[in-house]
Amino acid sequence: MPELPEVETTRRGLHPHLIGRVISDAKIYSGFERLCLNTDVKELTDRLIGQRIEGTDRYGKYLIFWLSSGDSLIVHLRMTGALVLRNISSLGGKYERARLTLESSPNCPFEIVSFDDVRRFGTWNVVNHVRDGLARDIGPDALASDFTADSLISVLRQKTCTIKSALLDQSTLAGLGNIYVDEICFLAGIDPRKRSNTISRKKSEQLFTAIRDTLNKALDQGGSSFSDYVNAHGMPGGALDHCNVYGRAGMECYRCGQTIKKIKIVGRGTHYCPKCQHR
DNA sequence: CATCATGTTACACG
DNA sequence: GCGTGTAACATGAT
Repeated sequence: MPELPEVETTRRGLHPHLIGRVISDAKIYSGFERLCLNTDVKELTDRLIGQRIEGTDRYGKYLIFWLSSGDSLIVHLRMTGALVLRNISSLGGKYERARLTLESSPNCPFEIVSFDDVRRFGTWNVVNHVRDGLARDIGPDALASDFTADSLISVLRQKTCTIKSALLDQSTLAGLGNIYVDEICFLAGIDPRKRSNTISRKKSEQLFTAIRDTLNKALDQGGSSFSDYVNAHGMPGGALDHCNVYGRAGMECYRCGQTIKKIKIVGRGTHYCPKCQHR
């Protein structure tokens, strides 16, 4: 479930505790080697151990850790992954798949970064160039300054698929997932089945504003608390308590009172208000 | 027991 | 090439 706000919330929680720390050990537990995208686990751990973490970053739903060697560790949480800070003495959770151990620091109570992942879809990758660790055709980050209303308009014009599908596609823009796409379409007043290339300039501008507003608001609330999501301190977020349509099928629209509907688009559960959102 | 679920990729088909 | 549907990945919740 982690979408851009959850990934960014994780990054912000980790950042102050990781900066300048040296990785003394890295482990991927037996049976979970698949999370490692490097050619083998030993190569990945060898490239992590002994490195200082110089910075953190995020691109779409990818977390990026800059290492003193010049390499970067790139983590994708996929459906149920979480990076959680722990004390050296605390026991790993039931779903811990990997961990980093950090050299102890007088100012920081955490020596462990656990990678917990119930469904085991998450990935780790150590690469020399960040681009090599991202999907090849990834679009601009949804909150970055190079993503503008104009760039959204031009990319939406080129697609004939539904707007729901276009916004979920990480090559259109990076960071949105199923929950926030439904919320964004509601805010912009657009039926999620509407064809991307039939959206007017004015509506696209509203869509752009809705994307920024939805993501920033979710960030203010510490990400959504759907399913297993927890931040770097193991705490859930609260953004789902404020959804207009997601998870509200059969309930009244807060704006107009109509019953929120749930349909399937490109195989994904899609929630919308038939009165507030137009084709 | 059957169905559904946040993300992503691969593949078949029209 | 494009869009869509489906399966797959692994697991828990209902």
